[in-house]
Amino acid sequence: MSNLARKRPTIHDVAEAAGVSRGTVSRVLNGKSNVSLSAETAVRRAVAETGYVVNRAARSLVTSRTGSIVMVLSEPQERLFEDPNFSVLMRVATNQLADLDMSLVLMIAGDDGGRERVARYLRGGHADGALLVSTHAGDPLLEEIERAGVPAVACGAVLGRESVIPYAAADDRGGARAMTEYLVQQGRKKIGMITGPLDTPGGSLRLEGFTSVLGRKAGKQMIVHGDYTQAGGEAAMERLLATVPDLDAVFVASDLMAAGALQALHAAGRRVPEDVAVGGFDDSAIASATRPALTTVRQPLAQVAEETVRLLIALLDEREADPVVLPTDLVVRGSA
Amino acid sequence: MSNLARKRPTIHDVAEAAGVSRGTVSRVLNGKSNVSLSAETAVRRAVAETGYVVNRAARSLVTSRTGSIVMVLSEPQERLFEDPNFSVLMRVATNQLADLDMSLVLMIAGDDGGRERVARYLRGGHADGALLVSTHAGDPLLEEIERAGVPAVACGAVLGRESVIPYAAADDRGGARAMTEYLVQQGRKKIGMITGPLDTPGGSLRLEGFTSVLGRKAGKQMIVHGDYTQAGGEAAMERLLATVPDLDAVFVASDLMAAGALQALHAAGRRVPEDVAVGGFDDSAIASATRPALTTVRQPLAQVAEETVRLLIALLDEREADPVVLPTDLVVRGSA
DNA sequence: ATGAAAGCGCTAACAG
DNA sequence: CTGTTAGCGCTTTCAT
Repeated sequence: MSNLARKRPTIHDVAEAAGVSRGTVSRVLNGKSNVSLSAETAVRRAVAETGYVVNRAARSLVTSRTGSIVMVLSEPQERLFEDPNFSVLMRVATNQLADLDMSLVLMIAGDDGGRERVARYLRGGHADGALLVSTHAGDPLLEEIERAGVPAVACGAVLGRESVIPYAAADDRGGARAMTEYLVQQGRKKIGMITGPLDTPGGSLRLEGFTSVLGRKAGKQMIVHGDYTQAGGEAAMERLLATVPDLDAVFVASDLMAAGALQALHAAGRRVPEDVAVGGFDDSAIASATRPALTTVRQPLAQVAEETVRLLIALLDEREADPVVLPTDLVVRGSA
Repeated sequence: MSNLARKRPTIHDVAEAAGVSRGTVSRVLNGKSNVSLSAETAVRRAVAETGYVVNRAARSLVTSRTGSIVMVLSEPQERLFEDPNFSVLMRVATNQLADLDMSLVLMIAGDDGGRERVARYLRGGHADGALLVSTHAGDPLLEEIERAGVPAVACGAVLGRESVIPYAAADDRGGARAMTEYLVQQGRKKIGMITGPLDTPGGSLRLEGFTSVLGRKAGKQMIVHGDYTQAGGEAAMERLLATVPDLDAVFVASDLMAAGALQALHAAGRRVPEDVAVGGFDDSAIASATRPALTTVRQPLAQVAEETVRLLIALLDEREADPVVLPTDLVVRGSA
């Protein structure tokens, strides 16, 4: 086993083994058409024999493509954690990119330091593209990305940049509308809402869906804002109960916040769903763990993720990349 | 704004602007000692002026270091999702590595295809090191990693390779012991356990902690095995109840499984904690969302993550990298 | 269809 | 302390 110290084979070794020139090996490796069948088979055999793997650095140096794309997470840590979107996206992205021999570099831009690092990375040309996750409207990073001239797509719309940054997303507005209509159908008369931060699509679009159904019945006092955390949902519910003690339903913009709302309702002695119906959003793991289990809106996460990556790849190939919005499903459980 | 088409500056441009040679610029950039102060300041100014950022590919080509490390996730998708460990580790790792101008590449090795991709990646020399997350004993990937000769560390011990692969981990055995002792102190007499898969440290070590306290009272029929999912926890609890209907406490090796156990107990008409006390492990988000909230064991995740990365960096620098085990905390809530 | 050769931007060894 | 120079492994003209 003296192969420990053996250097990794280069394209030169392959060329020698195959009895052709380095140029020809390169052509085979890159799928160029003008290669004879005999040369191609010889090269392929030589590659297998030598165990050759291309040196990416060398390739990058001449092609000035890095073969990697950055996934930028703009989420404060706590939420990231809970976001089902994220892990699905990650899995789908690594898999799809791997098929193209590209890799996924992860960066977290939750604070200024993080943003600066991402900006430097992008300016340094270290990635061929960027995949934005849960980027808020007006995030300063957006400018940096544009300045760096790196192709970018988003998973979930970036509010205010919908026409600039292609995105794939679940139909937040439609999902919220479906949930609200369902609550109305159940005979609920006084329906409140706990929203997410309004600079995220899940914050503002779900609210839009809600108000579009209820019209002027969705008065200002019926709406409180949360921060997507469980504690935030609990606090928001308490505020809502204080202002509108007689409400009989609440639509909460995320399951995690809904879990918090459930706790607040319980503490206030309200029964769910008898006194107050609770509707969530996401259909995340926690939805089936609460008591009662949450009636919620399921997003087609895997599909959204796939579409997002597809868009980025299209962009890299300079093809069209039009936004994609995918339908949601209402999942009825015990809470409404 | 005609700077759109301007090429990125190279070390050559910087050298010219600073009035020194490329060699000197390189020396400054790499912190070599033998550079005059005047040369250094000139170079630094030139770097700032030109907006120079090093071309990693070129650097890699000559140093044969890639500046990136792979984080390998060997977890089937469902769990990944729920694993609090993971997101903390990711954040800590990206941050710490960024300080060293290194980046984190993510790969998922949940199935054969994924493993093969990781192996190829490593064999290709695309990463300077590997950070293993929740790798199971006997994972075929382990051999590949050794063959590729890539320095690797694990977050959580890799069973059977404790002496080969440095790791940082929470004290699973100690945490389990603490929880078991607590249940005993509460006067519980008939304590069951739902374990995780025994080829993971969380599976076997927590079980060891449990049996080390209970001795022969931890009979075979008191122990059932789960798979870290909520549904698995529920099923395991049902099995346990069928075999040992009179048990008055159960220690569940993860909060998610404990949430499932809670459902099974509820369905069986058992009150928690009056009839049956339930202890979890992890102190993940779900622990405070269940009803009653879970009494559980908190792991110092951030610290574990930091130590893991520190170990990897030590390994890259060819320094000592001894395993680190960090203490856990018992968190008492409503379920026990 | 293929070989030869010119770099891509950088580091490191060498000479001074 | 600093400039010069030889590649690192690959792609891509340019000839042939």
